[in-house]
Amino acid sequence: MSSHIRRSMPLFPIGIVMQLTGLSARQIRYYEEHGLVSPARTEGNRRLFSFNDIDRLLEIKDLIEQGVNLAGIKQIFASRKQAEQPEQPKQPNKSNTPATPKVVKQDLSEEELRELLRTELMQAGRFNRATLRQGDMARFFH
DNA sequence: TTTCTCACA
DNA sequence: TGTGAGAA
Repeated sequence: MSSHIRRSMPLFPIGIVMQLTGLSARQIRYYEEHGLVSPARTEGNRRLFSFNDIDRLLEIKDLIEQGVNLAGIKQIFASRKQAEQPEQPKQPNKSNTPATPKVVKQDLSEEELRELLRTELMQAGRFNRATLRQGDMARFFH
C-alpha cells in the first residue's frame, strides 16, 4: 500500500520530465496551467513531478497526438475521475443504465514506465550523486 | 546551469 | 506553442 506514495512522490524537475515525456517545458507548464497536472513545488518554486504526473503527461501527449485538444483531454480526465470515484449514486438505476463510460485506453504505464526510469537512471548517472534514487528505482525493475 | 514568470513576433 | 528577457 505504499505504491501510492511512491507514485505520488515529487521527484523530478521539469528538465527530466521533458526528456521522459518528450514534451517541451512550455507545454508542460501550459498543461499545468490548465489543471491537467499539478506538480509539487520546491522552496525555490521549482516544479517537482511525480510518477503519477509523468504518467499523466504521457497520456496527455498521446491524446494530443491522437488529435485531442486540451478541452477534450480535460473531459476525459474528468469522466475518468467520475468512474473511479463514483459520486454517491443518488438515483439507483431502475432501468439498466449502462452508466459505464469505459476508459477506452490505458494500461500504459508498466511498459512506458520502464522507458522512463531507464532515462531517469541515465540522467542520475550524469551527475553521479543522486544515488538515493537508484534504491527506490530498483523496486520498479523487479 | 537550470528553471521560473512574463510577454510578444 | 516557441522564444527571449531578467531574476533566483
